[in-house]
Amino acid sequence: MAYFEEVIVAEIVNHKCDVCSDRNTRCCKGCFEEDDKSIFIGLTEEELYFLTDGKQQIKYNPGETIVKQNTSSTFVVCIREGLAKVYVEGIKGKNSIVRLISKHDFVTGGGLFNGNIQKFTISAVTPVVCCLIDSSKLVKLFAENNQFAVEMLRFHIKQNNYLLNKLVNQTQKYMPGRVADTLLYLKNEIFEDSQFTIPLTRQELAEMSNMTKESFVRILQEFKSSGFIKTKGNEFLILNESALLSISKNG
Amino acid sequence: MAYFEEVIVAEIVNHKCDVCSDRNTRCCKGCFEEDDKSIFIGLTEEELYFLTDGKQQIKYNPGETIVKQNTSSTFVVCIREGLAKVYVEGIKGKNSIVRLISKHDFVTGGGLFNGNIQKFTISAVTPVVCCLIDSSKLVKLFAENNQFAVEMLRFHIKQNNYLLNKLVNQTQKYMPGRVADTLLYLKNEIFEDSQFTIPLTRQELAEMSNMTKESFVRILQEFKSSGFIKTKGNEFLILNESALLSISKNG
DNA sequence: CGCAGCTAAATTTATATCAACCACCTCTGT
DNA sequence: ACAGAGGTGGTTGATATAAATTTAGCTGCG
Repeated sequence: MAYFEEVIVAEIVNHKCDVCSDRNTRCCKGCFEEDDKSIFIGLTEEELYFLTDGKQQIKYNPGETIVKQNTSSTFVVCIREGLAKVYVEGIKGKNSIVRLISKHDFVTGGGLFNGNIQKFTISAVTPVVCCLIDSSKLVKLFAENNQFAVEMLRFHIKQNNYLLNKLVNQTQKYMPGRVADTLLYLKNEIFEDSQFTIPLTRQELAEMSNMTKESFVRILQEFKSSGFIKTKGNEFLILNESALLSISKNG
Repeated sequence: MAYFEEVIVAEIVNHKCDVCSDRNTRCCKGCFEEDDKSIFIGLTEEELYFLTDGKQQIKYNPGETIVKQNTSSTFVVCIREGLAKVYVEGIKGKNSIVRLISKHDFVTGGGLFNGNIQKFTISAVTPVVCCLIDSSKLVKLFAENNQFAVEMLRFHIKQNNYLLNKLVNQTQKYMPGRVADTLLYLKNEIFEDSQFTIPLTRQELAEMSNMTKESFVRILQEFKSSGFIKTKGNEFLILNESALLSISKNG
């Protein structure tokens, strides 16, 4: 975990974007509009402008820390390019990766309206370009746009459900079930393809599944010899999703 | 777990309260005002009236189900009297108790603004009187009262942090750490006293700590012989909180 | 008395740890 | 260019430890 100690050398891509002066050419438009699931979908033109005006768009290299647990910040993070991991730095150096985030994903911290202390660390897995929006802007929008407030709440309730579900999965399932969960998560939520190349080490995959890397590898091996998956280095191919689903459900 | 199958025989205490016609004598005033931490603190007189007008105040007997996981409901629950448990019915009949709720506690479900399907079960541990508020009223208030929207969001973010923390504690700690957590939770969050009598069985305490009741009992025994606690039936006395804290932190 | 919940010990299973080994890079010096 | 050194991450097996399960006996209470 040497990279946690690395100095952050963030390159500010556009502190204030002057390439794009109106909404249509606004460089970070994609962050907010392309995705139906976006929280920002209900915002008017002016509100969106208010939100994106002067926001920082930053580039991070693999391994760099975007948000550091237990530090104070008032930013909300919105990923524009690349893959990052959201994880909790737990007991005795153990990490638990909570989720992976990529294009259009949005992370509001544990500190939002709540003391501004981050409850998790976010770090770049691949090169990441992301937007940092000051949370005070969100509060202003609440006053103006009721729909936006509801969307924000909906988003957090979904996240609550996700965590609740993860809590049960991680505590009640045996290791094969948890490995199956991780594989299905990667296939269905992150890559949306049975074949994918993961820019994560086995150690990190194990941290997603809450086990040691040795245990993870062993179970992966069992899945391979059962013909459920194929792997070659970081290339994964899911051959029998229903088998994995059944292992996941069974526990 | 026989009580999960029990028929709900809910007695409607006051469907519409006519004992109290103004705010000061309003029977359920206590639900919303006495506690500084209340989400409803920012509401005006009229808004509070709007919220509490016509709400159902229901009485449940021990073991009865207030909200059932995977069913649809549009209610938000506010406890007025008694103790209830919020738990997830997991894999192979295993339950995980997520939190206990008592007077003034507020539970918004996984279904709020999100399909209305409950993600957990709430059942009465002691006799419970609680208020069921229709969630559509909350949306209306969002439009009128910006502060309320922020409070709702803050509440959910806190809950997120709680779950995140619980996820790490439950997956990274050994059993003694988890038992210590449960005892400290009961002392500090629920009873606010080193001495308390728990209306929960060892089975349920184990479900709070994500282990079998046998394991829970054994560790309780170890804590007793180490002089950290005393127990007699359901009476608990915490003698050495700092020892428990150290066990909790150490893992 | 009989039941439900609690306790205790035994056995079995799940999981982590430790240690060795391998495969593949990357660097470096010639 | 290329051989060798050293590093990193991946895999495997042996062993130790943690925890669940099983079983049985206990206790207090209606």
